Order: sequence, then C-alpha cells, then structure tokens
Amino acid sequence: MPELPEVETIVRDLAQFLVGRSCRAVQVLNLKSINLTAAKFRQQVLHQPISEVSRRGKHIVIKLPQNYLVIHLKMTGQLIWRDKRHLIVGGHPIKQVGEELPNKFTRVVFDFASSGQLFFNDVRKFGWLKIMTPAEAEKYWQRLGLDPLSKEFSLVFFKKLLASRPKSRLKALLLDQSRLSGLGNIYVDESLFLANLRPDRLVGSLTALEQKKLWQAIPKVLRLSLRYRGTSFNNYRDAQGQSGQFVNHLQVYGRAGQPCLVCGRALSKTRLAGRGTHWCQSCQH
DNA sequence: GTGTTTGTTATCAA
DNA sequence: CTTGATAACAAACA
Repeated sequence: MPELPEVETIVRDLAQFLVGRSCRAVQVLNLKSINLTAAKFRQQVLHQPISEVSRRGKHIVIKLPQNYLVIHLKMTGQLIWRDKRHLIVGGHPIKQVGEELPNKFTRVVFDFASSGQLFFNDVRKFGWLKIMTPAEAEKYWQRLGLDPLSKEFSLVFFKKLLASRPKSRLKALLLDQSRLSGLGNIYVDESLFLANLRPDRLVGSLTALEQKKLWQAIPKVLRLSLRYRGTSFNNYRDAQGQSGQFVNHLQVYGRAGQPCLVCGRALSKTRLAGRGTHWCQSCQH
C-alpha cells in the first residue's frame, strides 16, 4: 500500500534513473492501466526527454516536454527500474536484486535503450498511468489537499482544517485526500497512536494541546518511515525492487492482539471509515 | 466457497 | 452541505 513515504522513496530513486533520458519503446500489456490507446500513449511518451520526477500526494509525476505522465500505484502498483548496464565491481557483475522481470503482473514496460527498463507491475490492476496536459494536470491537483511534509503544513493551517470538519472522526478526516494528501491507512493509525488519540474521536472535541500533538505526530511518523524507505507490509517495493524496512518500526498497524509497545496491553482492531483500524485502548484517549 | 485486504470514486441515505 | 455507509474495481491469500 504505497502511501506518502513509499511514493516519495520511489520518486527520489526514479529521478536518478530517469531524468535526462528518453524512452525508446513502450509495451502496454494491460490496456486498462493507461488512459489512452496504446498507440497514442506510446506517441506521447516516445523520444520525449524526462526533465523531472516529482510527487503530488500519492501520485508520481513525470514531466515531459509537452505533457505529464501521472501515475497512481493504488494498492499493489510497483515501478521498478532494471539497469541494463553491467555494473562491475571487483571484477564481478553485481547481481540484480529481486525477481526476474517482466512477470505475470507486469502491465507496462518502458525501454530506455542502452540504460535500462522501467516496469510497472500491478497485481490488482487498480493503479493507473495517465497522460495529462498541463491544464488537465493543474485541474486534477486542485482536488488534492495540502501535503503534510510541505512547509505550508503549519499549526495554524492544521487548526483551521480541524475546525472545518468538527463532526468528523479523526480517522476519516486524516484519510481524506482532499484535506491532506499522502496519508493512508498505515500512517493514519501510526500518527494517531503517536499522538495518543483514539481514531474515533470527534475532530471538534480536541483540546489545543491535542491538536498540536497530532500536528507534530503526522510529519514525525512520515519522516521516520522515509528514513527506512517505507513500509513493505506485503506488496510495496522501492524503484530498485527492495523492501522498505519501516514495517519493523510500526507501533500499531498490523499488530492487533499483540502487546502495545508502550503499555503492554493487547492492541485492538476495529472498523472505522471503512478501514481496519489498529489502536491501543489504554494509550489512546 | 468465504471473508479479508485497501485507494479512490460513485451512489445513496439521514 | 455534512457525514457515513456501501459497492465497485481486481486479485491474492488464509
């Protein structure tokens, strides 16, 4: 489940591999993964030098001279770069990390001639790659809320956000991409645990101190995960096919029934805002 | 065969 | 308008 830290990890890697390069061939193995016909998609991408790879919420944005290639990995999407050049260290070629690609879940392949290949894999086919004009992209971004790692994510902004949805539950508000963009199920649960707040608390019931604590917890969790290159609960891999290691530092997500790492009480799992919600009944109020 | 998993959108209800 | 619930999308996994 790629959320902000996972997408940011992929974007930083891809920028190194892709910027300045042009795609020489595209194979579309699943038409539903793209927003144009294969011929038009190919025409938009081929021989167009990539100038920038960036992130908008959970979206990956690849800048081409005329248009943007916007990618959402949804739940099981992967973007994995395979270098074609034989890296020789100490007289021996470095062994490629991860499995052989393409595999049965590869949906699109971008060929970068002599340098390498980029594979879009997606078990569940929810992910997508869309060519957008700058105008279309701008319109699309307008639906996204603020990035919690941006400098605009101030305490004042956050308090206004909370005040605008007083009757919502914390879990639902933090998952809403039109309010904040980038948090998903894992980091919402982790942030609420770190802030000692119940996921089902009404937003309007928070004290000033609780508001500040939550505001601090969100970027803290995201940055910590980024340091470990994200959470590979199952499907997520970075752009080099490697797992993220933050799964070893999760406090509540995926730990239902196991002891709370702070107080020792068995962690709970309930259903809230349509999602499995993990939390500690002793530590969160 | 059944239930669970989740990002996002659409639809419906109160 | 707000909020929440549910289905849909698709496929693996227990």
